[in-house]
Amino acid sequence: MKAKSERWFGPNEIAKRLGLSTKALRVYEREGLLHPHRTEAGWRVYGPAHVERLHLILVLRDLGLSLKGIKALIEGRQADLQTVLVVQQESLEAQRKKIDRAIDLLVTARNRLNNGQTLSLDDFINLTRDARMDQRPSPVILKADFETALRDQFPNIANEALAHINQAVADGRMPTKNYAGSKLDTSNGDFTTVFEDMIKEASILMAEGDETSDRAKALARDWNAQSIGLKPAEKSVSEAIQTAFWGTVNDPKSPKSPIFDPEIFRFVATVIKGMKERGEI
DNA sequence: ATTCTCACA
DNA sequence: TGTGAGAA
Repeated sequence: MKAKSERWFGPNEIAKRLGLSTKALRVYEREGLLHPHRTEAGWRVYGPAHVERLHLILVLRDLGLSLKGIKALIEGRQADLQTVLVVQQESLEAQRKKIDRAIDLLVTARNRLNNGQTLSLDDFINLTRDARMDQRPSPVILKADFETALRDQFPNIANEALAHINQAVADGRMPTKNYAGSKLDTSNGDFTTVFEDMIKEASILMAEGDETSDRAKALARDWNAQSIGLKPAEKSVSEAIQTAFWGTVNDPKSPKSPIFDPEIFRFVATVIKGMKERGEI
């Protein structure tokens, strides 16, 4: 016995009523979220149960769930639901970080303008750079940029320079520790993280201002070992590597590059100089 | 006015 | 995660 409200709709009508496209309807069906009835001719028909299901799908979709996640929910697969929710939460938190950073940027920019200060393109670049300071660039990308810079600026000796670097890495002549004490794996060529960590450590120590602390000395030793270990025989090759690498690391136009204060060079040089004078290195 | 598939964002 | 085209 069917209720009198038992109404059936074609794809177009149901789509209109729910503010969907028939295309979307079929995507949901393809993904296993919905199984409309078929007429003998093979045309889809949607009944009350389907409308209800559609409402559920829409709500869940507005919550930001993926179709997969919705499916897991509908099928009551709790284990999958867990991971779905975790993934969704992580995604939302990542979005929030991005937005927070953007807002900070805008607030400081507007403050400057309100104080009658101008805001040049350079200022803006500096702002975004500061906002990105704590972002971790991918060593792989950084390495790719470095190689590109090397080939661009020193096409005739790029291959030789890269061979030197690879050899140094293969020989274990690169620093293999970061300053949180954990091991870094440079065997795959991702030695750039070591430099990033050294730069970061240097900036911390520079702020502390103690050029004779144990931490400063440890850093100086690794910094020194790095330059010695990497140093090719040829001066021109050595200079090419230096120029290309630091140019890459310090390129303000590249959003993925960490920026460091050139003062860091001076600080580390001072530490090394002091250690040499005291015969500690 | 519906079906399906394919390429594309 | 959808969309638009084109054929049936």
